[in-house]
Amino acid sequence: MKSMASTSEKILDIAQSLIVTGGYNGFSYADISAAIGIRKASIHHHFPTKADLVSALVDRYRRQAEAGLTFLREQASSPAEQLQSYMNYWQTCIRDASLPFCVCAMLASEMQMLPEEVASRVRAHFHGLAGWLASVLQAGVEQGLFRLDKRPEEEAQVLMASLHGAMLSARAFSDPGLFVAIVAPQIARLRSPDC
Amino acid sequence: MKSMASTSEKILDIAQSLIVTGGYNGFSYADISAAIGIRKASIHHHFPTKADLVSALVDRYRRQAEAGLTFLREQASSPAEQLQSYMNYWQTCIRDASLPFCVCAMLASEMQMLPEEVASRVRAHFHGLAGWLASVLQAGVEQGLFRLDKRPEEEAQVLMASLHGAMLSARAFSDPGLFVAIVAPQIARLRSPDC
DNA sequence: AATTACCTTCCTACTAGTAGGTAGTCAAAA
DNA sequence: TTTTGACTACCTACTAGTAGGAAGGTAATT
Repeated sequence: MKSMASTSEKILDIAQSLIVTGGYNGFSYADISAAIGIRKASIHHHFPTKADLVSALVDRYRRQAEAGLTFLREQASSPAEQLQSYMNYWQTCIRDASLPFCVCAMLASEMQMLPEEVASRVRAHFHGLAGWLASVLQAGVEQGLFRLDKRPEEEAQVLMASLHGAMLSARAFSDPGLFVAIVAPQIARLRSPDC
Repeated sequence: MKSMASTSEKILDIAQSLIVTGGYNGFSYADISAAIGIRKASIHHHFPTKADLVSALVDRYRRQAEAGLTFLREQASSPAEQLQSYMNYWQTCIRDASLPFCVCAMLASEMQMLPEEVASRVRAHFHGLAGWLASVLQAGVEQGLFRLDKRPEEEAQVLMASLHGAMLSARAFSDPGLFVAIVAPQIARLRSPDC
């Protein structure tokens, strides 16, 4: 009985996949309406305005991301494997096209014209991800596994930018393999030479 | 008399800045119309369809980019300085907000829903930029200035992804300085240790 | 047990405004 | 005189959003 998703969840599912392919202005209530067989007005019942809908969408995405990252921290044995697993997660999403781009990266590219309530949530996701990466790098340094040229926070920014840039290139060239080809060397170069 | 830009150039100027902030679906003929004081129908005279307009826009952008990159190759003395100058160019664009994002990077994020005539041009820009970067890296290796872990083409992809990711982060955090903070270390690490 | 009231979800039908695009006109320039 | 570049006026389709109501479930009141 777990597969029975509520209507509002279905709305968010569709909206998310539409945003990932076309951004904030790339979808409409009518698109969602057609996709799940419900009238436009019914979607407005669940999410009065588009800003409400996308805000709820980003909130859910952030909760899922945070849960996933926490799981990785607890599950994967070493910081190096945590980064590897995170990369593998995205590799799978891109390969099977289930989520071929980060929702917040997509929205960030349109940052200047997003409703403020959405923009602030997108910023929060960037902060959260950068923080997680920095803490993983920090742990790796403490365990003598990583050798960083800069402070963990700065290296985390470099790594996050590589991740997003790699998603963009994979999309531009329609080549899912390009994502790993770009990200893997960036993770590899962090490894301390003596291990 | 050189400052007297033609109407079609003015249309492309406005459209470019609108695309850079909001993407393909983030602007309309009415927006351009209002910005340059001309009727919508007059814009259709110059560019019959939106796909025509954006195609012409990307063509012009690609010509300018190619000219700029060729100039850098001829002007800057060493491959290292060529990369540095390219980064500085974008730093200036981002700082003064004249072009705070690459037109083609913006469009690439919406790749899947672009008209094919636009999509192919965006892909061509990615190929061209990756090729230029690869040739600069290749030259650097031949002159003993760079020490690469991988083939120049692969390193070029890594570098290009960092550039685009850095633009995105700078935008997400509204922090122009973040662009250089991310890209500079990526260029620095290419340098051969013995020089 | 039946009534009352409320809540949720979805519906039809509508609005004002915007989207990209077209037809036909007209003045000035080539 | 033909071409260019602008115009007015219009079209159809779609945009986000609203009004009001029907159907069903829940829960307390009578």
